[in-house]
Amino acid sequence: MTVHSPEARGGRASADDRAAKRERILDAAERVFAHRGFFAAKVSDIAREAGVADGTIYLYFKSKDDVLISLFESRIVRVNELLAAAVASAERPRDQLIAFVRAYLQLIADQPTAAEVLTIELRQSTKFMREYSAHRFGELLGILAGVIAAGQARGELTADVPAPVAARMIWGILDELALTWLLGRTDRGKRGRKSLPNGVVGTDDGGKKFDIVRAADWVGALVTQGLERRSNA
Amino acid sequence: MTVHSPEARGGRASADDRAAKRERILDAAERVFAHRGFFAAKVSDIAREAGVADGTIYLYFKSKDDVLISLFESRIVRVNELLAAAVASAERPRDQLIAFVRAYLQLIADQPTAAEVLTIELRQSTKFMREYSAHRFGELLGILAGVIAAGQARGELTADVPAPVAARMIWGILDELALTWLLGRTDRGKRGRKSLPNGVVGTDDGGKKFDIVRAADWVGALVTQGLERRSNA
Amino acid sequence: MTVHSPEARGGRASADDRAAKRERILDAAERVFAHRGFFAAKVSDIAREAGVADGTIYLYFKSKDDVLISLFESRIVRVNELLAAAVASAERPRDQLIAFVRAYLQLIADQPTAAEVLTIELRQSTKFMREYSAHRFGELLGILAGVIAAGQARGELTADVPAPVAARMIWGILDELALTWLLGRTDRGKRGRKSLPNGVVGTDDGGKKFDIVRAADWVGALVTQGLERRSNA
Amino acid sequence: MTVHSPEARGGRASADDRAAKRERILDAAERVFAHRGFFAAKVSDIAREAGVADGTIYLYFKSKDDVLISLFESRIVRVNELLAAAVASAERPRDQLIAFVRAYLQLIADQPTAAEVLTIELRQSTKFMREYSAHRFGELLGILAGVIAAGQARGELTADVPAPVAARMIWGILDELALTWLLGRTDRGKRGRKSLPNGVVGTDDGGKKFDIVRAADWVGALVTQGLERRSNA
DNA sequence: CATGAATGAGACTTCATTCAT
DNA sequence: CATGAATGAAGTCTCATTCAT
Repeated sequence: MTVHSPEARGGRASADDRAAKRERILDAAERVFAHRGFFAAKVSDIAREAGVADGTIYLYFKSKDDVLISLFESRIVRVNELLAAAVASAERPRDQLIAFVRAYLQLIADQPTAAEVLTIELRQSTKFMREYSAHRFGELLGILAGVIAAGQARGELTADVPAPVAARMIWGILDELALTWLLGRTDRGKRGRKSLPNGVVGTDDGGKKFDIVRAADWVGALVTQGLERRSNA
Repeated sequence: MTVHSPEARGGRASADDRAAKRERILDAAERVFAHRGFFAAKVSDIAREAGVADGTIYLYFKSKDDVLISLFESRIVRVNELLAAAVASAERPRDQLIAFVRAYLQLIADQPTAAEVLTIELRQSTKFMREYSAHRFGELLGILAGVIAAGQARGELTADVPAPVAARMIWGILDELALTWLLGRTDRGKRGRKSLPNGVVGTDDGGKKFDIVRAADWVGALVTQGLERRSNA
Repeated sequence: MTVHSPEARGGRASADDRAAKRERILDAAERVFAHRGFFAAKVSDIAREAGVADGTIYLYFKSKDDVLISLFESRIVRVNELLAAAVASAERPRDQLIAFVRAYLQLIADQPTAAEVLTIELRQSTKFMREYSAHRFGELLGILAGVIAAGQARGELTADVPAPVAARMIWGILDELALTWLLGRTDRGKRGRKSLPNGVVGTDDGGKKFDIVRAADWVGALVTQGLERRSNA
Repeated sequence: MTVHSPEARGGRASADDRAAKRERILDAAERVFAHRGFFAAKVSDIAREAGVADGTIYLYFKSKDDVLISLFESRIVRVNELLAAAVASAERPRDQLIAFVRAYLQLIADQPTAAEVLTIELRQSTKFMREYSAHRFGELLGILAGVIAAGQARGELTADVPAPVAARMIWGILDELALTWLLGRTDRGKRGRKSLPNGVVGTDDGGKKFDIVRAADWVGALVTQGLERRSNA
């Protein structure tokens, strides 16, 4: 029962201890959300997974919703950093675009649990969550739009499509592929669904088992060629 | 109290009456889901909106989830028909692709309430819903993949990208634009959210107020050019 | 389990049935509050005592607080009617005063359970409750003040004390006697208190076992003589 | 962080230090109870107000209830002393009675915060509290009863009413006036009540804004005249 | 002695679903 | 078929109290 963890140094837990435990709860929440889905996940599930008491969750987060949002913020920051780094690794907008796409899909493949929460579960917390995430996906979209705008300025990419909209389109592609791929994985946990209204088994069309990393090339080709400036245009 | 529905005519309600009442409930559900969100929508809300008793819902649907799914099926059929017709209206795959895109985005603009349910609310019903919808969006994706495959067979479109994946990508673009546009509309009903953990107001990046119909041209250009077969490739 | 009560006539319970069940819940609440105290009383206790499901309580009352308040209103109405009738039964203010006192203390003796809730438990629901009850005891105090004012107008009672304040004083006497007497009764239910901080057993001073009905004479004497107008004053 | 309490002087805290800290906690509790109400007051509120850690409270008191009871005992002692002194300041029972009344109401006016806790909040701690307080108000009632008994023995006051009961009645008057006056004050802290079931605003009848000190004369008159022995009786 | 992070029991309330009429 | 009152399981959050340092 009793765990002599670092923070048990008495009534004077350091800021580090506090941050560490907060992170432990977020990690636990990530696993639980990915495994059971946001709505099926009970606060006590998260607490058990994190090895703390139910009430402890509320010492670090205001509510169950706050856990979700904090998890999102924590993860999106990493994603943004990764993508910014990918973009910075290339010079020409065209290459940056490809680097962006590649980095994102690679991330999905590398961290499917985190990706699942980001791509699927987070969006279930009512529309508000969507609005909130719209806000926070903004940085990611901003990076993308910046690359495109630069390409347009250089005359490499067509200026027919507004950069923010083009960024949205690319993001839509990546998000959909991520979603499809994640849903197609077979090792996802059972949700303990009570009953499926019909005999639905969630079969998917042909795209189910594709290689998400290889798909980066397809996306890169579609996007760069699709946005390429036609000299004769 | 007052009864003015068909079944009050005395004898057995006809199959038509039954179908009509079912449709009435679905219409009510569409409005309630769009207005309050799926999780905030109570069965009794739908019943009131439809002008029937709570229990009556269960004479036509197995559960609240079933209402959502049935609503989805009802609407997606129309969408599929519309898109199939659009595709049929053109000859060449390239034009069919453009017709598809145009038809879908026009639909969003024309029927935002239905679109909102289809694009936003439906996806909140746990991951299961996503899996189910993945299944049912299949027909739509199949139409799209068919067009692309035909284009590839004709040598007009590149065969580098598998048709089903290309279809997914296009769908991702359309879905994201629809989502962005729908969330950017200001006349969506209040959800009576209790409290936003932070001061989040759901601000959005630049793409908020674009013209969804005009965006069809952008999508068409990106997609047709992006998938175009390069003779020198 | 299943009880074929009157209201089981289908989906069309009459207003009478509804009122009857509401009253049944209030009666149950009265017993539970008197027996366990307001804060120790659980909603499920009331439900069990009333023979309904927990959720049923919420079909008739907004909250546990609302049950308490509704109970108060229900009971105070009866009290006010009784006291108004008592006052109406006499002609002269002095006799009305005596009738009032007598009626109230007799009521305490006759309905100790209801009195206990009114005198003791109701006042535990936060200060708000006190403010609320201050409002509703108003009618009772108004009756009393009216009698006194009439006596002052006739020159029978001293005008030195404002009638409303005199009413308050008399009410204080009655309330204190009621409280003392009720607390002195030995057949009150156990509260299942976890632990008494000290070995306190609630011993009381001499007044414990007095006859509350007989006390009416004492109060009547004190009050009438105390408020009597001294001709030589 | 900063430590400036006596016990930080190094060596063992003296008994005085201990008593002083205990008193500091009681003072804090008095303010918190008066400001937020007993049930809304959290142990951590009291700790913060007192400038100690939550756990420290439990080094001085057995429980939250014990804090309340100790606060009561601490304050009632002062009240009893004051009243005893008032009584001692007069010779004749009649004058002692008046002195008692005057002293008590003056106390209410002088120390409304303490009075509020004594008159209002203390009584919210379940019926047990009432039983306990009944016990401890005993001394106060004993003083009063003693005065009355002396008056009866001298033949100045009527012997028709048992002295303990007469004491109760007088106490009821004083308590009710104190309560009314305290509730009528407008500067009492907000309780952050969630919602009032109805639009209740705690309006009060006419007696709200009376002068509590001046009321002493009214009480004195009512009581002395009311208990006066009628020679012709 | 003091600290304050952690604990965990417990209660209110909601709402999808049922079923007697 | 329709009704809608009743059901009751289930989950979030609070907060008094503890105890390792």
